[in-house]
Amino acid sequence: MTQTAGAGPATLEDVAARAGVSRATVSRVVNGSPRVSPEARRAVEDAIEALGYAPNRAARSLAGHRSETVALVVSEPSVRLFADPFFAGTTLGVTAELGSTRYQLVLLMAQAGEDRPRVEDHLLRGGTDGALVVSARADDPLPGHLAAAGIPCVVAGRPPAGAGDAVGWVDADNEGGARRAVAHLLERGRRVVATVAGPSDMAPGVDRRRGWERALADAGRDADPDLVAEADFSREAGARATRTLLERRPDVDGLFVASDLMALGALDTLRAAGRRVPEDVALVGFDDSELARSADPPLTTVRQPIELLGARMAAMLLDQLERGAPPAGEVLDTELVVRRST
Amino acid sequence: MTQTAGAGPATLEDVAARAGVSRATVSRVVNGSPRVSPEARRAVEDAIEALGYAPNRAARSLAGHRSETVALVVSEPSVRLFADPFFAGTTLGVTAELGSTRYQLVLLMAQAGEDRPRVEDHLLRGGTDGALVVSARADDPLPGHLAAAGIPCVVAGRPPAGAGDAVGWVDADNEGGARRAVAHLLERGRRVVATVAGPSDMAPGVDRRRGWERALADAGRDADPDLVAEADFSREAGARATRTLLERRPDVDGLFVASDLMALGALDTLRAAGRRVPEDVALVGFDDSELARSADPPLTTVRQPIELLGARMAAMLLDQLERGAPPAGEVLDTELVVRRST
DNA sequence: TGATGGTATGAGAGCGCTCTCACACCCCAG
DNA sequence: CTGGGGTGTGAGAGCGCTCTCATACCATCA
Repeated sequence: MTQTAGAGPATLEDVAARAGVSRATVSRVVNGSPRVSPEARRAVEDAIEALGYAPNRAARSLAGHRSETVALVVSEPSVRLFADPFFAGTTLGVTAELGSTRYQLVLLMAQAGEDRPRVEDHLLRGGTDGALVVSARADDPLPGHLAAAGIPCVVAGRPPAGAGDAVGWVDADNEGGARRAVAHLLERGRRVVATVAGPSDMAPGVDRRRGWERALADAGRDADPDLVAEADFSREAGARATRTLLERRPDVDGLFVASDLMALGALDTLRAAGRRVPEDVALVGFDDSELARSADPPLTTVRQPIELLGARMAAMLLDQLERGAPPAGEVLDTELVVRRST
Repeated sequence: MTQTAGAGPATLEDVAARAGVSRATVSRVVNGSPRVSPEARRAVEDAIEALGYAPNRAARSLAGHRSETVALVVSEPSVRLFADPFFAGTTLGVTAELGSTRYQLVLLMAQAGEDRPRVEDHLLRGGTDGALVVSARADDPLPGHLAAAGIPCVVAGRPPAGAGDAVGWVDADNEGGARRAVAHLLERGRRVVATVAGPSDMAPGVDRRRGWERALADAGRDADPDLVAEADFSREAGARATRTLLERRPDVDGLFVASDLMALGALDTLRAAGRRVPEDVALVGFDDSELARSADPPLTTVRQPIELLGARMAAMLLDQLERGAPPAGEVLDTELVVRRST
């Protein structure tokens, strides 16, 4: 009379006993195997319902050699430096997508870099079935290692160089967004459109700069190197870069800045230089962060679909995990949000 | 010759074979039981080292009836509305604290409220050993339910009313911070110090308002109800509330606003009304968000130790989990950050 | 009619660990 | 020298599930 156990939550065994079938059959029903007679299925489903049965995760992973767990790997710097809303947004998207599946999301925050080995070790040991990697550094070796070990992996941002096609990726259309932003400035009649670009060793920095170049090319103009100043995504650097640009080209009347925070710095410099925004210089940022909305004047900026990005990453990973789909890449549209700075 | 398995990662069995002891002894060493002879311990440790052994999580939880997993329960509204940096900060603190333990952090985001039952079910089913709850709502029943089910639980913010002493909590000293902020305004010589308070059904709103009252009382002044206007933490509501205050008391020369975002709204209104900040009205916000730093003028505000809060929550939960400590409560100091708005 | 093949089902062997229990052993008191 | 009370150790029984394999059954074909 094993089914009369009563202690603790119901087990497969209990369900089997109540449904009058074997454990194997219950397992088949639970895991959606097609080879079960309608009657047996029915009986099992009723028993599950009646007993409020839910499979035991640990037992399942032990026997099934998988963890039913997906890791969200975030590097601490990327959270701390500038990715707060990015982190929150992607996480929201990821959890929404994963919520209805049997996968659990475990958070692995690699602090300072020295934790990285521990994290990698954990992942490679089979602690998780797949990984979503949100990393500040484009050259992060982790995705490649995971893929090499056969652990499905999807990264946020550009496909990692080393990993070939083994790693899935989802990126926002940084280049396209930048291009549209600059096109917008040109449409507003700006003649000399400069850019405060991000660091050239960061993919978004490079891509956004390329968008600026392409937009100028589209309009039949040269991308004069004098019109580019690099900065490290901080407000101060943005202010400095803008100062450089104004010195080099006092005739600047349009400015595309590769992040909202840097755009705030640009605003500081422009104001200090007595240039009005948007009358003298029209300004576009990037990110559509809270800062853009609350700036004075509110910033025209490029919005990334952050939450969608998280959701797509998760969906792509699930495809690999559940359906054995090959890793894919996806670019998500960005959107120009026009406010008073242009 | 079981030890010659070679396939997959090393198991307890492998270690035992290599060390020439039984599985039980290896288990004892791994779990830090004191009843192991130095020699055996030594042999086991060497074998572990040599084989690169790491315990299998699933097997461990299955046999040990615990999951070695801690849940971070976040309600979606709290992320989406205003807690981006809060979410990122606490998470950072939590992971830092948990990183060196054997506990995994799984993220449970309760979207929209209807997912709540699923989340709760999962937790109550023993999916996790303990929970950290970051919820926007003070009356969230989840912590109480968990505690009632014997699952250790620590919440961010005020101790939940229903749960008695069964739930641990860590809160920032909202009242104290507000009190200091208002005292600061008074020290600056402000005579009529009003407040834009948060909603009275949210603990931080209530506490910060109380801080304002106490500071006035400390200075021997009345907390005239005319000097309070409530708002829902949004910028617009902050602007509106400030307008109300100015109408009621045009002589206001100091303003404590219960959040930075609302303070931005206050700034809008003050500017529109032709009042200079800080000359005519000195302004203090709360949160020390990026917004405060980038406002014009930069906002004096109250900083909460967000990351520490996460770390303390995790530490407290570990205490309960590992050492059976009773749930405790802790209040973390807040810090006044003086900038140009006062 | 018997061979063939497909399909639903159950038996049972693990997955890698924990934990109880029994045992062997040693030290010291009686 | 015997008896008691540790203390280190191993045997072995699970934890709840998956998965392979064998079996029973039925329909089909020659």
